[in-house]
Formats: sequence, C-alpha cells, structure tokens
Amino acid sequence: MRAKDYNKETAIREQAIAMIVAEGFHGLSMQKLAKAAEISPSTIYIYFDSREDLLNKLFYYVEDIFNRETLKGFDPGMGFEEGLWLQWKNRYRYAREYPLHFFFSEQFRNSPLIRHKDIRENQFRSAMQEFVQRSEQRGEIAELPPEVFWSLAYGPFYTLLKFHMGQSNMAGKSFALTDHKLKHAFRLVLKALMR
Amino acid sequence: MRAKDYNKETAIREQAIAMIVAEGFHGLSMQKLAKAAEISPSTIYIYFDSREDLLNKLFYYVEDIFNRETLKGFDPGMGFEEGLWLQWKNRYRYAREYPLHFFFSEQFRNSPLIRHKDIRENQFRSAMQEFVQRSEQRGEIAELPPEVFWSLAYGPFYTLLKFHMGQSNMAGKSFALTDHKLKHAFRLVLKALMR
DNA sequence: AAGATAAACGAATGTTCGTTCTTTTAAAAT
DNA sequence: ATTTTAAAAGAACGAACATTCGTTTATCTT
Repeated sequence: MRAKDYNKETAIREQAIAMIVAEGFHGLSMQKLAKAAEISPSTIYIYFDSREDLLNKLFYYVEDIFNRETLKGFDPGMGFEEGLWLQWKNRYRYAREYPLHFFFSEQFRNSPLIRHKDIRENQFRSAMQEFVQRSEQRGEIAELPPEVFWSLAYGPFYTLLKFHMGQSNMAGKSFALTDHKLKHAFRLVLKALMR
Repeated sequence: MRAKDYNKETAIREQAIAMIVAEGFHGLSMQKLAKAAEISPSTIYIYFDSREDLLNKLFYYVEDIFNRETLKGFDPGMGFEEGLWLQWKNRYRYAREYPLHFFFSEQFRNSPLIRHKDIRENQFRSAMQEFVQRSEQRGEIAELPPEVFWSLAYGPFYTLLKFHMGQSNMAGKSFALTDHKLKHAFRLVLKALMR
C-alpha cells in the first residue's frame, strides 16, 4: 500500500497558519489552502476530518510548542525575579522564533469561537501557579488576587510585544523592541510586584 | 418622496455588532443580518455601500463613542495620578456600558485586516500625549520610551478587564472585577511609574 | 512481476456568500 | 387628488464555500 506523505500534513499546517495570519481565519478556505499547499482539496481530508478539525489541531499544535518553549530552563522553585525574567525571555524568544504562531494565537485570544472551554494545559498551568505560590510563601511578593498578579506580571509584557511585532503601531511608527527596553519594562514590573 | 427610516440604520448597526461579537466578524453575513434586522438584504445597501463599507463605518462609530466616553472630565493638564486614574475609570465604565462595543473592538485589535493604517483619532491621541508629556515635565513620572510607558500604564488594566469581561478566563473560573481590585492594580501601576 | 491497498486526484455536489435587478410601496411635493 | 421620488422588497446572479465521489496512481507485500 501507499504510505502517507507526512510532509504534506506539515505543509497543510504551515500554509493554513500563514493564511490565517495573513487574511484572518475567516479567510482560510479549503480550496485556497489546497492550492497553496499544491495538493488537491480532497487530500486535506485524508489528514483532517474537516475544516473545524484542522483548526482545532492547529490550535493544539501551536499551544504545545508554546508550552514547551516557555518552560525551557524553567523550574517552579526558582526565585521570583529570576523565574519571571526567564518567562519574559522565553516568551519573547518564542514570539521571534515563531512569529506566525504568535500572531495566530493572538488572533484567537479575543475570538469568540474556538475552545474557550477546556483546559488541557494542566502541566503548564500548574507549574506557573506553583511558581507564584512559592514566591508568595517566600515573601518575595505580596499576596495578590491571581488575576491582579497576572495583569501586572504579563500585561505590560504582551502589550509591549504587540507593539514590537507590529500588529499594533502607534502613529504609524513601528517600535524596535531592544533587549534594553524589555529589561527596562521588566524592572518597572518588579518594582510594582516585589515587597 | 419617501424619507429614510434612520431607525433602520441603527438597527442594522446594532445587529451587526451583536452578530460579530457572537460569531466572529467572519460570521457577519449580509443575508443573516437582514433577517436579524427584519429587512430585505437589498435595503442594507441603501444605507451602506457594501459589506466593507458597513464594517468601516461600524469601526468609526464605535471608536467615536469610545473617544467621547474616555475623554469625559479629562484634561491634559491634570496631575498624573488623578488623570491616569480617571482614564482607568472612564475606560472601565465604557466597557460596562458598551460591552458589545468593547468586545467588538477587542476582536479587531489583533485582526490583520481592517485599517491598521490611518490615524484619525488625532484629537484623542494628542490629548493623551500631552498629558503624559506634561507629567514628565512636572517630574511626576520618569521619562520612558512611549511604548514602555503605555505597556505599563494600560497593559495591566486591559489584561484585568479582559479577565473580568469573560473573554478570557482562568481555569474556568470567572473573576468579578470589584472596584477594590481595580484600585489595587492601579496602585501597583503607580508604584512602578512614579518617581 | 502481480496484486492489493490506500494515498491522491479533479470534477461535481448542494449551499451560502455579497451584491444587483426589477418591481412595489409609501410619503413628500405639486 | 395626482404626480414624483426614493425607500423597501424579494427574487435572482455568479462566485466561492466545505465536502464527497469515483477514478487513477504510487508503493508496499507477496
């Protein structure tokens, strides 16, 4: 029998992500996707059950890479300053290594549809929670309502990152996000959070 | 001659916004919109040139209300703490008074398409810029690269707001954003920004 | 080399899309 | 009261949509 060509599956995935980033995910048409991946429309359905299945799998695929990249070198037992800075650096590196993935995720973050339901990122979430909890117990940071903590710890980071990645821009100017600026913002966040 | 029924125009607008918030803006179909507004599809084209024209006008419409609401009681000459807090309060009130508008805007903020080009919010922008500039000159806050300032001043606010509005949620729990929590976050932001 | 099997194809399905055409209707102007 | 005008309607357009069907093709097993 003829074997599956898994290069085709990745080709489909990559092209789909690129297409969604370029035209919005409403602009993902199966027929255009087939054309971009240089295959027949029906071939897509060998690898994915449906358009919806494809979208879901894209989502999980992107999320898995994000989780893996973000946890690199991370240990929930780290000191707060070191740990949070590593998170910033990891997420920054991720956004630069996988810019299409980053835009893809941002597009869905405020979108009504796709799976705002399940939380299968248990390992990831619990690592993050443990890290914060331990930092609190050590007395490095004040005990805050979790959403207040998160807004402070990552809100500025993502706002800054989105400026940089040029999805938003202020008055037409695009901003180069230097490591220096990132560190600058980080120090201010620390100033807000640390006892 | 027969007069235009401008109730119809607003009906179209309201239904369109509701539809976009509910199903994503790819889900705005002219025929479904017509059905929802209880008019004929062709009637929409009396008030709007095309689907794209409708989307653009929706965008400007929402933006105008946002600008107006956000500038209420605001004066660029205000002290930094008072002025920024007023901005937070105004934006919070806006999001609660016009939740559909808020979701609508959030949906477009990370979307590739619509008008990431023009800046017609000149009056609004310049008021904000002047406010920050004066605060710096008065020595209330450190001079920061503008995007670093903005990430700190509003990043936490919007992150918090989105938690509250339930577009995102952490581990299935939804968070009630009390005035107390808002103020709490604000104090931390101040701690980061003020000299 | 022959047969089996599933990958891959391209055409075709029925549906929905945005938009336009033609006709009817209501209200303002005479 | 009649004429005029544009609003409003609803059917109809071709194009694009997600998906499926029947056939062909490539590769593995024997």
